[in-house]
Amino acid sequence: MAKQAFTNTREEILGLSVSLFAARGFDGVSMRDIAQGVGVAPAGLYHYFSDKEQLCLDAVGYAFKEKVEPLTFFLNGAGDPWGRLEAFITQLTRMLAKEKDFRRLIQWVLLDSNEQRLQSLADRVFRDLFNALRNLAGEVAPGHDPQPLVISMIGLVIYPFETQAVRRFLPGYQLQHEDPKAIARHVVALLRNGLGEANEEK
Amino acid sequence: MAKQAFTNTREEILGLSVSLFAARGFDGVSMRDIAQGVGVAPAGLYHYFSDKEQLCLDAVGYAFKEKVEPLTFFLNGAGDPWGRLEAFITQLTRMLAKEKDFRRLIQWVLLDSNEQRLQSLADRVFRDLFNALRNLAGEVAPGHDPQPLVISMIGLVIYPFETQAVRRFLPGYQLQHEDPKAIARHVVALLRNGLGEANEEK
DNA sequence: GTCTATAATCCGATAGAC
DNA sequence: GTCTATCGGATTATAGAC
Repeated sequence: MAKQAFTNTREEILGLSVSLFAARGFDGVSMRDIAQGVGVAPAGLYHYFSDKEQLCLDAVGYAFKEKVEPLTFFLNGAGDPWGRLEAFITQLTRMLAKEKDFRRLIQWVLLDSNEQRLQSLADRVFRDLFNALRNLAGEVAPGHDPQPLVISMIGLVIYPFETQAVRRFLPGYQLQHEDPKAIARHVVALLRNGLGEANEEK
Repeated sequence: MAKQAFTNTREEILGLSVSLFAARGFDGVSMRDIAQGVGVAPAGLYHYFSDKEQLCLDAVGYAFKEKVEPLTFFLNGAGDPWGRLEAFITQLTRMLAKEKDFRRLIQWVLLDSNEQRLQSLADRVFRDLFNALRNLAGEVAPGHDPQPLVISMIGLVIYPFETQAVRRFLPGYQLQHEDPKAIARHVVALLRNGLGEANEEK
């Protein structure tokens, strides 16, 4: 979102591509759009990237490395498992609230990819974070199957952001529903106790 | 997915449009694709729909009315709230597992719509179901803010389906993770008790 | 590295016959 | 209602000069 100072043309192209692909998807962005945004001729892009597909993949990898890698720190600690999980969820909601482009880019790429691209993303982009979270899930809830649990955790965190744009138009909406800290608190409380006791009311 | 017998050309166009837009999104499908699929000339589509945008909106409304309206029955009953919620979640997972096109179409339209289209969808397509679920959430958990709770419920149910294609390539994957009954059981158990006790192991 | 120019294709939509 | 024919424009990507 914010304007950045890029060290070179290639990274400037990648940074703008992240914003544009996040906003309008692969087919919604033309090489002309990207070229105009960085102030080069369309043909200039092909000096750095073999084609549009490669530019898109590189943009996703660039964004993921920049935004997600710092979060693995919170997962791999050694302290109390619930404390690490809570810290991770708090940091993840904070990042997703701040990096709207990143969240939309991942959403786009998960929806608009064939099997081959999904396999490549799973192996080269998602795997490490997923494994770290799966190990932590195993510590927090030893009796549960870890894969569905990880999906539930990520879904609980991401879905409020995915639905943000349409929730505004649905009944009962309040501005505080966008607050990342409130979202994190809600998710952690739900994971800890379910709805049994209304223990997060205030 | 399955071949259907349509009563007229208009519904045949809508049915095929649902499949195509679900598979490749708005920009990924051309009017030529749709026309060829139903066996008419491209110009013929404009007899039934003013433009591509209207065809897409009508296809979403058509799919939602067909697939979701039957589910409101389970929400509006009068019996035990938890029982109604469990029945609704079970039916919703069953529908989402069966109607893959429908799930992808909603995902596409939520991601690839401007504010105006989202407002129109919220008012004319999502509102009734959302309200019914919100009322039930209020009964089940009187102490909680109902909007975030509804989002958590839907997210818990939908996210396993949204991530189905990529989960196959991630560690710990098992075929039973696709079983709608298992997903429903997992979600209900999580909502009831959180992860406190490993009470869904078997 | 970056440009101009352009090839080759595809797109949404319309006009008008039948 | 459905067709043929086509307009005007956008698209990815390449060729070749500088």
